[in-house]
Amino acid sequence: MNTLVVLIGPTAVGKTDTSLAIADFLGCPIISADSRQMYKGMEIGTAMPSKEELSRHRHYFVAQLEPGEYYSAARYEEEVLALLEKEFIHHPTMLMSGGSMMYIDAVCNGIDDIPTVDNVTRAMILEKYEREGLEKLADELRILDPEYYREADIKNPKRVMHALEICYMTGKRYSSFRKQQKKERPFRIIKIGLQREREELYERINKRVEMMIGQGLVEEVRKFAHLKHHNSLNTVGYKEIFRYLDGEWTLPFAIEKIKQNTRIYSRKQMTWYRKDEDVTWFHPDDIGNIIKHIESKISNT
RNA sequence: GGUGCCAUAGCUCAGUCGGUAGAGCAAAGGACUGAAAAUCCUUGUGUCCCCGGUUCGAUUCCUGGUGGCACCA
Repeated sequence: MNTLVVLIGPTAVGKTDTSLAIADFLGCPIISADSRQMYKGMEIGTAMPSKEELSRHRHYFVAQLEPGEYYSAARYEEEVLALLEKEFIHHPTMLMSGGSMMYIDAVCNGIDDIPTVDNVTRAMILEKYEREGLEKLADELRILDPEYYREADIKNPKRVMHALEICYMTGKRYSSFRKQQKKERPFRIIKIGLQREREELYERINKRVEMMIGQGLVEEVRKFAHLKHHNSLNTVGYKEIFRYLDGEWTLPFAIEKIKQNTRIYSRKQMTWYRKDEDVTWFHPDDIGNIIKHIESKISNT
């Protein structure tokens, strides 16, 4: 049976090193699951693997998209599944590594078939939101899709807007698309989680941010100034430097905010992973046992 | 040395006309189905600086002390 090894863990925990070691052992390419490393030109701020690291094994989904290009978890699911089908012919065990929880979830459990919202509808609902406010939109959602309204996060503009977008665009209730059923995959999934003591992780985060600044993060961000309203640039490390470049924050303050927001991000990742009972947890230094664990799972067909 | 002001949550500060206290930030927990490094929700017990006094009762008023700030010498 083919196997997908999924390596997860909070930002800065040490996924890149571990993924290379596992790929060395398996002799397979690496599928990156990082929604920001997919974009070109964001090497420093996203802590993308170095050229040397990238050349050790083939990496998919790294530096592929033009800055600001649209992408989604659903598209990721589709593309990864197609890729796996091809790769499994030569590599019966593949490796996926990354920190974008939703992308990983889409590949492991699937995502419902909901139409992609066109630009016209998106702009229309956004304009409506800005003009009428969230409460009006929520009221409207209650009428158009009472079922979803009941369970929806009504205070979250993105959720309310998206549900309305689908209602408007398709003429059907948003909830009619939401099956929320786990999809079966034709391959085995082994989830490996990397974990460190919180203090240790925070220290690594702080150090890594200082390193990014030393590597020229400010210059990297400056190149994207004209794209800063795109979601892909609404990213920790970039949004704070934009405020520095706009004269709103001093550089030292922006750097502190990057550290802080990265810490918050790492906690959100851990919150997401905590409820996933399929994950086996290791310290990144424990690479020997990680390999052993994978080995025993693979041989145990 | 003298005078004045201040001392309350990790930080910045409110407040209690005497009945043991609350905001912002920080921090922590949670949600998550086509923008997810996004977006959203929840959570505030702390010797109210210390000793004593007045009082049924003091974080609040009073004496003294300690620390900080300002001004005067």
